[in-house]
Amino acid sequence: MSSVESANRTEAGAGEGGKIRLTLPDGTVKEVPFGTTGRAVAASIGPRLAKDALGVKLAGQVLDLSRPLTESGLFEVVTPKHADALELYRHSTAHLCANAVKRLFPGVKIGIGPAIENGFYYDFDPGRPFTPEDLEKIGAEMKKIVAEDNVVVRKEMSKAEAVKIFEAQGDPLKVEIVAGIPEGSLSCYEQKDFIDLCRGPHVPSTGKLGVFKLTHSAGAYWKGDERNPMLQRIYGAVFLTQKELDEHLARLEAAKARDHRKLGKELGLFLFHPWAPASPFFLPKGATVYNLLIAFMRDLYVKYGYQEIITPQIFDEELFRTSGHTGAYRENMYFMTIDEREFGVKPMNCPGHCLLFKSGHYSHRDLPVRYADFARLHRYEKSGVTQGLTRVRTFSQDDAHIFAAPESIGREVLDFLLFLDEVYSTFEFRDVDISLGLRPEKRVGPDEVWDRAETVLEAAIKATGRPYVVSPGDGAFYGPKIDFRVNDALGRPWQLGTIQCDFNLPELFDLHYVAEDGVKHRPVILHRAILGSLERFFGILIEHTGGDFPFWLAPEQVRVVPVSEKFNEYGEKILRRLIGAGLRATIDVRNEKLGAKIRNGELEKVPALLIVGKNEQEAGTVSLRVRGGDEYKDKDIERLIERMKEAVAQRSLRWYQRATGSFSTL
RNA sequence: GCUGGCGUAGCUCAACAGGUAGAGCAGCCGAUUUGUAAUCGGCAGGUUGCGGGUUCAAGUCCCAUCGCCAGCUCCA
Repeated sequence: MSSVESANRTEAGAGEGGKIRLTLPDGTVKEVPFGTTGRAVAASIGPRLAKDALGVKLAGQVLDLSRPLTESGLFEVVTPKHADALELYRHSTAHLCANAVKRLFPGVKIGIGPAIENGFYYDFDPGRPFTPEDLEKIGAEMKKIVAEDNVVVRKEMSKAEAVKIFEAQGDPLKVEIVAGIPEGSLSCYEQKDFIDLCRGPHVPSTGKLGVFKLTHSAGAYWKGDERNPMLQRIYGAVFLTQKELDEHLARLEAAKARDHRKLGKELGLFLFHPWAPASPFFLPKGATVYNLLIAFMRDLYVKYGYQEIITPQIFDEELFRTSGHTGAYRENMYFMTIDEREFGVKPMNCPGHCLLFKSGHYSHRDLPVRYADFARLHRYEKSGVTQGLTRVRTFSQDDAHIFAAPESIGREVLDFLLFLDEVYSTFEFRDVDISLGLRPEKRVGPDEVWDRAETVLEAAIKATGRPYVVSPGDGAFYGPKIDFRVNDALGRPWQLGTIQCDFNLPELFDLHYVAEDGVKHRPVILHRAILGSLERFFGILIEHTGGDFPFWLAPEQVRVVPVSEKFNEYGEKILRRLIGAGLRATIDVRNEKLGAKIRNGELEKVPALLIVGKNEQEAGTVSLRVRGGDEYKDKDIERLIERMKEAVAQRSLRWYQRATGSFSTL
């Protein structure tokens, strides 16, 4: 407890034997004796409330019902409807889980079990992994403990007492945690045959719990460090009502349908082969989207003053020694020996760009120089971390390096943020988490340089007024950065955009420009990407659109569907007109019934189907079926083409009066 | 990399406790000429990821290896 905090408490608490003042949500003030329990206060307000109570919240802090109240402040009873109830349920359910595991597997040691989004996890050292059958048994035992309705008791104790308890029950992991906690602030929670070290708070009895499902178990290193032994983590989902739990499980199920790996296969966008692990092949349709993303960025490069360059793939190791990569990044690189010379495949573009910059002479008037490069990069990633398109071993980025005078970094970062905004809004990426990554342990460059870089970045991001979080240790090895993260369908965050400040590379490559004073100065490099890895961006885009790409990106934009072979010729005529207008169009001349052709077009997520039969041929029109089922009769083909071209030119997400993509924030 | 799970036809899946691999869709051929999410019939398709082993017999059991999936960790 800080000294300020304890001072406040002394003032507000009025001391032993005095009174404290509780301000209820309706504004009334209740005076109760110091040390009255939350349960007693709830009971004095109403028996129903006391019955529903899970805990109380006093002065912003959630407390057990049994805790004596020792300060004045805003007082609320935490009932199931209260915003903090879920957290309480989740954490208490974690204890419930450990209780059940201890009963069923007496030798199992317990680790930690916090509440997390949607539920909880609990780490155990079981000696062997849990099987799905184990999880079922554990779940059943948990239900039994709920039925027993055991009272949950908070026990404050000394470290010595706690160590004694956990040594006695054979829990060395708990003993280890106790050792790290300062004396005087230690508490345990006991429910009948189970006691666990915990700060609390918890629900008053196990009978309050019950809406949960153990979802899966997986290995997890003790304290998240791979040098530590691996424990078994059980994950559980916990909600207020069975309905919400069911909905959550259904949502997870639905999210699987938008998994980019599944859709990529179904829609024929990309594939993988065991001989090129974690390295995607893009099929024609996937390559179309990929190239359109690049074309999009190229357009904006003109607007934002970037120049595209093309640089080598493989360099003498000398380059990576100079850049520091052989030291800090070696384990992620591919090397080869040719002609008794060591070469490395580039994992990043920056070293090559430095060589290019160094080859010229620059005055302050030439800066900033913004070099963009879509070159393919290769990074060795450990086998367990690769995943679909979101984490691969070869990819290209909308990468660029800005060589700028130190005083113009702020301006450049702000321009970048505008650029990024324009791109993300095109895709309607709304839930973007921004984080400022500060110096990691493993890094190059002196601390004074890091100080400067971190200050400049934070100032720029503050100037935009956007919310952001600071992540110490999350910076690149060569400098601090601002990362932009977007979630995939299953809610896992992925970094897309980034801007990284680098004062080190210009030193290492001895880069300079001539300033107004006629003297050589050191430029600063800003590494930046907006889409980030195009592979990853593609994957995220698939998941956000569910495979329904916006019209301008759809690999096949229009499909002509003749009602029968009799109208193939008319269909071909329409097709030629569409292709002539620059649209990606095909025709379905298979010997199939109309219904089957429509079904196919829908399954392949073609945004526009143009049905042509007797009526259309006679009128010289087409019948438009917009993806999703809307049907519009007798469209004038020229007007339709105009509309489509406009949607492409404006890169609009909706091209025909209605949403074609369902953007989920799950 | 670590822990666990999985790997059968192009795709989705089946095959009792080991008994010698089967279906739908897709593909090919034929018939049908179709009006807004699946026309009918036929044919073809697999050294069960790869390599060992146990067994009279292995998709099934064991070992090893590759790949994929979940998580840990790491990162764009």
